[in-house]
Amino acid sequence: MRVRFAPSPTGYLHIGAARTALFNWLYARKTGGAFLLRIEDTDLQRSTDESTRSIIEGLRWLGLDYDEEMVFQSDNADQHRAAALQLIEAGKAYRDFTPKAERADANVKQEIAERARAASHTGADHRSNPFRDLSSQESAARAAAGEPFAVRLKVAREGRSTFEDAVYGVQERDYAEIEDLVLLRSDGHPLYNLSVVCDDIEMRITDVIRGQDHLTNTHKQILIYEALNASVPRFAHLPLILAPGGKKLSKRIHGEIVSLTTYRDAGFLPAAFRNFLALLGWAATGLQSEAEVAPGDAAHPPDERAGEIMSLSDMVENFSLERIHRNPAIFNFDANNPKRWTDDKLIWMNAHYIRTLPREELLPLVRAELEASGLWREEYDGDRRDWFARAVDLIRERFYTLKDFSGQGRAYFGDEFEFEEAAVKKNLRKEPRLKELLPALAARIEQTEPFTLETCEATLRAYADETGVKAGLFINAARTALTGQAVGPSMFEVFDIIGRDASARRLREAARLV
RNA sequence: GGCGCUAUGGUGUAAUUGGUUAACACGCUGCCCUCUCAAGGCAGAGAGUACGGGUUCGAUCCCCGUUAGCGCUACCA
Repeated sequence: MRVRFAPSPTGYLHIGAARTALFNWLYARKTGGAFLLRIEDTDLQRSTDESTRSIIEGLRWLGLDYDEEMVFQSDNADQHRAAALQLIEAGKAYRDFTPKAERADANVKQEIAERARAASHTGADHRSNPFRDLSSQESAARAAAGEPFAVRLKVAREGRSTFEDAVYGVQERDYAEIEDLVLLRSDGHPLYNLSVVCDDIEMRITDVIRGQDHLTNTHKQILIYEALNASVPRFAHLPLILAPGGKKLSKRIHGEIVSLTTYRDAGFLPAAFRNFLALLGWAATGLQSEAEVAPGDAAHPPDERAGEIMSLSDMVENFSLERIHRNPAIFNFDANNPKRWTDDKLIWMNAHYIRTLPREELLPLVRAELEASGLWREEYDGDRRDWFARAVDLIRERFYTLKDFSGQGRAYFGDEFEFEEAAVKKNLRKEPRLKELLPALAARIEQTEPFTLETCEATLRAYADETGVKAGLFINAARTALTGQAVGPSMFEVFDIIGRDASARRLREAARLV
């Protein structure tokens, strides 16, 4: 088995493309085959090196390693050209001397429809090209005279093209529906369908797994394989990923929401993103069918039992093209709601991973985030290694993205943090007596010996009794004083993690905010 | 315009490929827990499977039509 991921480098890596890459990779790993990468950069105007880099980075981020050397399609242009010329020699393609029609990119779709309508009026069909049956001598002579020509595949007048798609089943199309497609532009530039086929033959691809947008054009490509006397690979087309409302998910309209880098930059874990992506259009079932997990089994939460949370190796183990289904998946998000800027389930899944990932896997990711935001200190990997691990464990429980470690979690890693306005209002300003009580509490905290979760609690509760206020008042005020937030972990754990000196200091400073 | 693909709660998916009170996850509501917020536990709302016809003792599942969305139809990829 040899599969490939063949993106065109005309922008950032689209999440749909990322899923295609993932499925190809899973299929290769599952079957013990090879997963190859080919950059389809034949559109010189739109291809950029930057896009190529972002594709490679994206694959690396997702953990999808490719085998063999990456191929640039443009490097093979000469061979594609040669193949087209060879098809002319073999009488399977012909030179079209019709001058090239210029058309604006913007309204091609409209033009296509209009042209089709006009053609049906005049009764012209796909085979009515006057150069289709030009004698080979005359054709060659005109070419030799320097007249420019495009090369078109000579599609049979009658018959049907048939292939069995691993996902969509048997596909049939009348040849009458297929135009004599252009293989080579009049400037000698090879076109997409020719290039893909030639490269797939050259790379000995056995299974082509790609987006459903290529489904109908597959018939054309099969025609090219046949003309070239090459064996046709198996095809598997993947359902498209659409925007809410079943609309097309486009870069232009939906912006960075479709870009993989957005998620990396927003603090998503590759494992979580991958897991979410895998669930779009594919359902792994029976993952733990034999496990016979009892309901309420704490070691196996429901989502795990259902088999939705999967590591890469789980996915590999369970992957099959047969379980991919045909209807398009909707990537749900609400551009007007900051809390729902991307799919709910993706956000949930990321939080789930942050909260459940083995500590040693999470720590490096948090470290990277802290480094990027200038909060990292070398001692977190030295003397305070254990403290760092405990701190992360304490706060990870309620975080959604890696960004939260440097955002909401900022106060745990340094004294420079912001006070949330609403928190100050609710927990500090509501009770004027806190102005005096807080520094006094700070003094008690300072003298607490030993300084532990339990002794801090005892100290605080004792002082609350003494002064006749509710412990909750101190607890909530302290939370805001120490972390700037209204919400967070159990307060005594926070004291313990923040430490005696910083705790006392922050309690005193917060009195000024009252 | 032609051709193709698809259609299960708001979203992702199940339903031994014709026999279930249509299941699970996310989201939503409420309760419990509680120093807050999460997490977790519990309970609940929400679809009779786009619509209309068939076939069948019986259709989410098979067939036809309609509608909607998407794709392709380029000397784009």
